[in-house]
Amino acid sequence: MLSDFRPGDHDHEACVAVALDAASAVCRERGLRLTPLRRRVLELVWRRHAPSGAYDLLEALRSDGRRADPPTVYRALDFLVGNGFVHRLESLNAYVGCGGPEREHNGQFLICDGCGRVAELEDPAISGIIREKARALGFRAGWQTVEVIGLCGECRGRRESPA
Amino acid sequence: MLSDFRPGDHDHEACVAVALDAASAVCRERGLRLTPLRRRVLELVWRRHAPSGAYDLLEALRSDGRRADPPTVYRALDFLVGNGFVHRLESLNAYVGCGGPEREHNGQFLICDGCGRVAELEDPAISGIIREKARALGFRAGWQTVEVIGLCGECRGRRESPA
DNA sequence: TTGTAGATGATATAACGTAACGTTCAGGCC
DNA sequence: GGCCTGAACGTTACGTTATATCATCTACAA
Repeated sequence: MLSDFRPGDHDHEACVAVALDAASAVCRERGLRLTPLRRRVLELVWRRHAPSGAYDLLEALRSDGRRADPPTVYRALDFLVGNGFVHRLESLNAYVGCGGPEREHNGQFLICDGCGRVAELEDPAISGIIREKARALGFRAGWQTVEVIGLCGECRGRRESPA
Repeated sequence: MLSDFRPGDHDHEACVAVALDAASAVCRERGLRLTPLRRRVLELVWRRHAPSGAYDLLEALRSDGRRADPPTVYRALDFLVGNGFVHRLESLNAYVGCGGPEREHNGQFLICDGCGRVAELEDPAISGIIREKARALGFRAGWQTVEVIGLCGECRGRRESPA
């Protein structure tokens, strides 16, 4: 699993810092430019384990004092998504940080309906069976979108035994 | 497979008629009201095997001479999607007819990047492994979104051996 | 016949996303 | 240093997708 449902009390500063460092390293390796704007958007996305909408990020940029309009944030997101630092969740029109930007992947996402948090899987058994079933129908699979809505363990506990 | 990539020359009138009859039957059984508006939207969706956007449908309703505004079409779509007559494709913000409305299901979609057509699978091996992998992480899966972008056999042929 | 719940009409606006053009800035090259 | 070039960013305007809200209509039942 690339990214878990983190307990509410984990060291989130560290968590964000690790992600930013990883992105820096990958950009250095690949000759990509992690500009201050892109870095800031990546940081904003990581500050929540729940998905952020583009316009939430836009507002956050404006709170920084920076002038920002939609293309600003969408361009940064294009870069981040295109290079694997951030994933777009199609069913939410929202964005989450990617837990393993160092390699190409086509993840699967578990989206908790209770708390909004997201976990990211990269399970070859899932992507493999989808690819194979498609191939059996003559279809060559390119990109897979796999998003599951449900309840994480924590929220399930809360619902089944409310205080 | 619930719905194939139909050859361009299949009897599409029949295809639409079957879908409408099936929907009528299901509504009768379940006490749902397939009003003229809902029936018309369902028909419009079925007239293309490729996904229709809500605003395409809106225009089509207006061409009927009927007054129509966004809520009109979205309400009809809510009914049709909610009762399984139509599926929403999250990655396209668009809608396709469902090939098997008589039973509840959580399909998988193959979306051809070449021709725009969509095939619908209902493969228990796919949904099963996703549910199980999620469960292993303490996550109870509710709804699955599985959409695959790629090339159907026909389009693949066209690309690999162009005239 | 009239109450009522569901469906639709109608208006307005929110939320998400992009086209197109100009300006700035970093890095390579002379 | 000065200049060129391409990528990044600023700025304006607009396109697309979706929903909130309140009014009206209609089918059906009491």
